[in-house]
Formats: sequence, C-alpha cells, structure tokens
Amino acid sequence: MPEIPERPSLDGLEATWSAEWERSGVFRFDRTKTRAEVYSIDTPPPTVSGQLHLGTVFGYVQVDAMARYRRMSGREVFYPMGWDDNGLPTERRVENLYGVRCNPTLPYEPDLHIEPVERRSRSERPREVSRRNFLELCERQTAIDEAGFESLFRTVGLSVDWQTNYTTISAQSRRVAQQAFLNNFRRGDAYLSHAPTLWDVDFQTAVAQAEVEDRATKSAYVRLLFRAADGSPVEIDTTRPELLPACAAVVVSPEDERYQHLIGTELRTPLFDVAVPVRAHRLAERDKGTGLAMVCTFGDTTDVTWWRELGLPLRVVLGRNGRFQQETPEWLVKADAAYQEVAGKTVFSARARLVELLAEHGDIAGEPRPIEHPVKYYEKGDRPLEIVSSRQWYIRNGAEDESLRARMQANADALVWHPEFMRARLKNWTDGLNSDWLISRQRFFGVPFPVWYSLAADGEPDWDNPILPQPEQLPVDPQADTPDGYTPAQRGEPNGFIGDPDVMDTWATSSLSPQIVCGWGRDEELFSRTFPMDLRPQGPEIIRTWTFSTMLRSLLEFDRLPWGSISINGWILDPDRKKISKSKGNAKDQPADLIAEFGADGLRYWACHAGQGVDTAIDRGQMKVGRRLATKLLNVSRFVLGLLPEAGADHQTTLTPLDLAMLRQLHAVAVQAEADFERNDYRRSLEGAENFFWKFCDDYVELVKARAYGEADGQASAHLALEYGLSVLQRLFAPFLPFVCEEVWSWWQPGSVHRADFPGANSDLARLLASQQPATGADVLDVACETVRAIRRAKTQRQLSMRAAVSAIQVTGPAELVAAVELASVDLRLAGAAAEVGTAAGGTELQVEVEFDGGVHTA
RNA sequence: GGGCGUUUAGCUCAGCGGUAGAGCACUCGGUUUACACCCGAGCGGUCGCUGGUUCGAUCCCAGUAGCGCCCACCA
Repeated sequence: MPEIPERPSLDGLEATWSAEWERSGVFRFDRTKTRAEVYSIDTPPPTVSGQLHLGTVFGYVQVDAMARYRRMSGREVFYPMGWDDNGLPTERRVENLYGVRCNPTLPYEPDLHIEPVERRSRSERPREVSRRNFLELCERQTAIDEAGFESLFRTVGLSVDWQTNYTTISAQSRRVAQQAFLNNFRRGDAYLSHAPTLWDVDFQTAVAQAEVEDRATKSAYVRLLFRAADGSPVEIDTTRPELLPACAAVVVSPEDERYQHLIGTELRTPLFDVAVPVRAHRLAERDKGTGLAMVCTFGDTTDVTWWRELGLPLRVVLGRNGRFQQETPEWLVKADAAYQEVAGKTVFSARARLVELLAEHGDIAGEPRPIEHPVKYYEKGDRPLEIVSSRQWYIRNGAEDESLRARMQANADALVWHPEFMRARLKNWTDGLNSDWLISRQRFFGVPFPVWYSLAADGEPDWDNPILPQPEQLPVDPQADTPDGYTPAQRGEPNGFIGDPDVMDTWATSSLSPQIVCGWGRDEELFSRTFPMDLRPQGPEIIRTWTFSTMLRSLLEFDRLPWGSISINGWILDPDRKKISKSKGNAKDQPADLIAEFGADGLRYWACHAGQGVDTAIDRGQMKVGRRLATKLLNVSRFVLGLLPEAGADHQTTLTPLDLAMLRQLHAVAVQAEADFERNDYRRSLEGAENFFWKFCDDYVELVKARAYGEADGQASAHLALEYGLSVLQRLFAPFLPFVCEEVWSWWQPGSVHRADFPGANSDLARLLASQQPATGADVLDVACETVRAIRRAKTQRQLSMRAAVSAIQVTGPAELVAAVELASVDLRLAGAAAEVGTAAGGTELQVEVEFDGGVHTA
C-alpha cells in the first residue's frame, strides 16, 4: 500500500495525475470493442480564436462527467477532441494579432517574418501579405493557441484520448468536407447560384442566414418628396436615403385606397430625377411610414422579394467594399453631379451628404425622425449587412423543399434531448428557414471548393459544368492544383481553366464532425464501431447552426440521425446575472486563475452543480464548496484507511445493524446515482452522493470510530463497512472530482478509479448486502443520527465541548424507534461520551434526555 | 410580433399534489488526537401576482408582470 501523506493536500494533483493518465493511457480508446460496447461522443471543437472562455470549460466539464460515468459503467468511451481552426474567427484573430490583411494578388515572400504587434491604433493600416503567407501565419498561430487549449483541458481533467485529436483545417477534415460536398453536388443537394445575398462589407464575404443576427440600431426616418406626373409632391419615408440613386420602384399595398390613383403611374425621384413605377404588392404595409415604400437594389431582404416578384431592373450603386461605386451609373447620367457627391463614400457618409443635398433642394418634408429598429448584422461583424448579387454555392436544407423539411423535422422528433425543452429551438429554426444554406465564403483560411471551371475561347467560365477531382485526389486546392486533362500553364487562359476561388463556411466542415472523427471514407472499421454516435453535447447558441447542419449532412449522406441524444448546456452569467458575451469577455474569471484558486475539482464541482440548459452564475462560493468537498475526501480517506487493518477487512464478517443500515443507504444512493447518470442527469447524481457523503463523515464515522479502534465489540464489522463505504463514495465522486478521487484511490487500490466499476445496482456492495441479513424495523442509521444530533444539541446549548462527559442518556419513543436505538446503543454511548444509554418505550416521538453532572437536558 | 425558459431564505440554487430544503452569508458555541481550508448549534421564506381544479397547490390549469434567451421582411 502506498504511503498516505501525513497532511494530504490538493495542491499539484492536476499536474501529477494528468501526467500519469497520459503515461498509463487510461483514457486511450480501445478500438477492438464492438459498437454495443462503445459510447461515442461528438465533442464540439472549440473555435480557435484566442483564449478559452470559462463558459467553454463549464460545458466541457459537464460532458466529461458523463463520459467518465460511461467509462466506469463498462462502456469504451470514444471521446475525441477537436479544434475548429478553419474559418473567419481564426483569420480575424491573426489579422488583429499580427496587424496584417490578406491580399491574394501579392506574391509569396518565403522569408517573411511577422511578429504579433503590441497595440495597433485604428488608423494604422494593416500590412498586406500574400495568401500563402497569410495561411502560414494562420497555421502558426492556431498551433500556438491549440497547445494552450490542450493544456487547459488537461488541467481541468477532460478524459479525452488526445491521440484522437483533430482539427477542422487538417488534410483529413478537408478531404471529408470535399468528399461530402462532391456527394451533395452529384445528388443535386449542392448547387451554384447567382443571386442577391447578404454581404459583410468589412469581411467582404457572403454570409448565411444562420450567421445573421438582428441588432437594435439607431436610425432615422427621412421623408422624401417624390414628384407625381402633375408635379405634385408624394411623400415617402425611408431609413436608407443614401440608396435613393438605387431606387427601382415605389410599392404600395393593393388595399391602400389613399394611393390607388398612383398605381401604374410613374414618380420622379428627388435630386436624381429618375422615373420609377408605382407598383402594388401584398408585402407593402399601409401603416409603415406613409404607406409608400421606396424599393432599392438592395436596401433589405424585402427589396429582394419586390425586385424578384415585380421584375424590377437591377440598379447597383454599392460596391462589395461597402462604398458607392466611383463611376456614375448609366441610369443617372443626367444626374452625374449629384451622384458624384456620394461616389466613393461609405454608406454612413453618403447618407449624411445626401440628406444635406436633399434638404438644400427642399426635397425633404420636415425633420428626420430618429428611431431605433432591428438591423441585420453578421454575428461577428461591426457594420450592417448589405445585399449584393454574387455567384455562391448552396446546400439544400428544406427551406424550399417541403419534403426535405419534413424529413428533417421527423429526425429532430426522434432525437433524445437534454433538456427536453431545447427541442423547440431546433423546430423553431427549421420552421423558419427562408433560404437554402449558403456555404461559400470569399475568404482564405478554409476548405476550398474542390471544383474548377473550364474557360471558353472568349475566356468566359462555364459555371454550369464544373470540373471535379477524383476521390483519391482529395483534398485538392484548385488555386494550386491542376485538374486532369489540363496543364498548369492553362490556368486563366482562353480554353483553359480556373479554380473556384472560394472556401467553405466553417459550418460546412463542422457539420461533418461525426464523419471526421469516426473515420468516414478513411477507416470504415472504426466508423462501424462509433457511428452513429451516442451523444452530441453543445451550447444552445449553435442549435441553429451546428445541430441543424450536422443533422442535415447526416440525413443527406446516410438518411439517418448522426447521434442518439443531444445535451445542451446552459449559459454562464456574471455574478450579477448578466450574460457574458464572448466579445466582451471577462478577464477576472479566467479558467486558469480559478483552477489555481479552487483546484480543477473545485471548478468542476461548480460546473456539475448546474443542470443541462440551466443558466448559471459564476459563483466562487460554489467553487469553494467544491474545494472543501475535495479536501474532506482527502481527510476522511486518510482517517478511514488509518483505521483499517493492514490486510483489509474480513469480508465474511456479519455486519452490525448500524453498519448494515449505513451500507444499505449508500447502496440506494449508488443505485439512484447510476439511474441519474443513465439519463445523463449528472447533477442529481452528484447531489445524491454529496448529501450522503456528509452524513457518512459527520455522523456515521463519528458513531463507529471508537468501535473501529477496538474499544467495543464489532470492530471487524466497522472495518468492513468503512472499507465499502469509502470505496463506493470515492467511485461515486470520481466523474466529478477526478483528481482527488484518483489520489485517494491510489492510496489503497490498484489501477485507476476511472476504470473501476461505478457502484450501481450490480455492484460489489450489492453482492455484500445480499450475503447479509435482510433489513427489518426502523432504519438504525437514521435513528442513531437523530439521537446523536440531540446529544450534540444538548452539549451546544450548554456551551460544552462535544467531548464533554455525559452521565447518562435516556431515550424514549415508539417501540420500533427505541428498538433501533438499542441496536446502536454501544456506538451512541461511545460517540456521546456517555456513561450509559437507557431506553424506554412510550410516546409518539423520539425524545432524548441527556444527563450531565448537575442537570438533565431534554431534547 | 412569435417561441422557449425563469421568478422559492440576504446570495447561489434544489424540490414539484399532503406540515418549505441545501450550501454560502449571518449569529452563537467548541484546544474533539482525520480535517481550524475544521467541528457543532441556531436565526432566516405568506415559494412573482390573480383566478381555477382539488379534501388539500410552491407543485397541475388559465391569465398576468418582471427577467433572460431564441426566432422574425431594416420602408
């Protein structure tokens, strides 16, 4: 038996045991196990964009507790970790950290040395680097960040098999993403389309519906004066006066009697004097503004509908960089001077200038009226989205296909949700889909589309017949690789080819996480043992993205659910209950600092005290409680092990009624803990174990320690019960407090506690209890606890030490309870430091009289 | 505007048809040799509000208010 420290400490357990787990490979996945023996978890790959947030650690610790339970219950847990380093957040981190921007037209500089910049002022221009240099920087920085992530996750005790680690930018992930895309394309589920799309002018990329959010934004109604044919003014409210040069029509509700006479006529726009038709459309609302709406290409998504359904001309004035184009558009040649006032300006400054000009011309009625209204932003962007026409790749998602939507909903219904109410979030999203999934991004650090286009003699690409690679060629980079049948020299030449310049949205890869980790197309043997997966844990904010898209890709590829159940964690809130946003961060609650202060086990205790889907305040008090629990586990383990005989307890011993009662209660707790964990209700499992643990320490151990020392008959029974009690409790806490449990387990048991049997219905304890007398009468432990508490209360009220001598204890009460007291009277006498314990039947409640030298205290 | 969650002791949260629970905080007490990063005892709540169902409601139903999240076509 290893040495038990004289003064056990929690300090350093994280470093000691995480190193030992790595050395022994206790969490290594054994791929010889069958599918039924495996429990596979589709772990979310955290976005690599700097530091891990406390909220991330919070969710992952809960999952780890579930994983550890499954492992202890006999399943082989497939629990890979990944890093989502593919995509815009990573690009943006690199841009900010190094003060660079990618310019794909620049040549590669092999010896370029760029270091992080300390602090860059807003005015300072970023340094432009080539695509290849930029990608190298991304790879370099993600490697640094990922090493930090892994270190923190090891310190917090995640029991992942680090040998199965993956990244979403790796060759393996690119191959899976490209293969899945090609399959989608061949089946007609992926298609190329030229259409207006939401566009971020800063990142200069299209964005998908799922990445768009509404933000309340200050704006103002401006009432413009259009002119009717007879020269009379027609008032139209707009919040986008700068788009007046892009005005293509005016719409009005067909039921609006005020404007019936205008329908079918033309109005002339102020300042630019362009004739635009007045059209009726059901989406025009008579109660908004003056009831007339100015249609511009494009001010908002309703404009897109009007433009399409009314067959309006495309009048584009805004460039992809968010500035008004320099050259005066052909429909404004007569208003060249006016247009040049805004040419080259941003939306913001063009709006100000145009309002000035309109006011000078007397084309504005009244003053602008400030309002606040919802405006669409890219979730990671700072300026409102614009709408531009561009050629983009889409994947069908059911938005325009009711049968696909119905199949998605049927799959969602079949999924097991924790908590159940989160199911509505996905249904909400699926019901509200309004366009297919736009997956192409005009960015750089991502998975390229594995597609080339042939060029005609006139140099025009043939968009309709893309050139595809062979499966064995994947992954390909069409910007660098040449398609079969062409030579590199033909790139960009007439009768040659071009590569698709875009990369896939990060979700287009993340949505394939089960395919990536389970070895789809690479390791079919592994795939058959791990897919479909058992559990998808994740945050609530990515139900519409990750949950939905993973289910979609699995449906399209396999016509099945990718997992059996999904667990949604809650939000982390500031101590004052404000939601912590990722962008704001919260410097004082860095995970590493909290681990240093409360230990990984303390932090984990706090996290595991929160149920799925429950928003939880950052509560240092709870972390302190967790640390105290861990410390208690050290101390009680040391004490109990010190009581046990060198060779261990005699397992043939007949247990005393009190010892038997304690073990029966513990068994009930363990059975319940197992049932809770089977429903993934880790929180209740922890609470049950914790409640019993304090009773075990404060009451049971106190009651039996004298007997365990040998001061009364029944020493062997106490030894046996203490041994089982300690062993079961250490195992019950192991999923939550892995470090301290491994420490105390190592003092007396072989192997890791994390591969020991979780004590449930069929445990070693169950077998021991089956060999003992069945329970009869009142619960001896409960009655003894009640009695001993009464004794303590008497001593406290007399301001005496707990060790103070008592001349006699007299217990009266119902016969059944008194009988139970008698069965534990020796333990009660020793624990109460009493000369004698007497009992008498009578009354309806247990009554304890404590006699001191000089008085009787009744409790 | 639609959906979901939440509202219980000063704080953080359990409970969910049958006399209100935990931890923290607070008060008081304790040299108990496992633990002072400890131990013991105690104070503290008309369970958001209004109706309804029921012998009985914190718990079920309806409505209502505050808070939070998700979704929604920016005139």
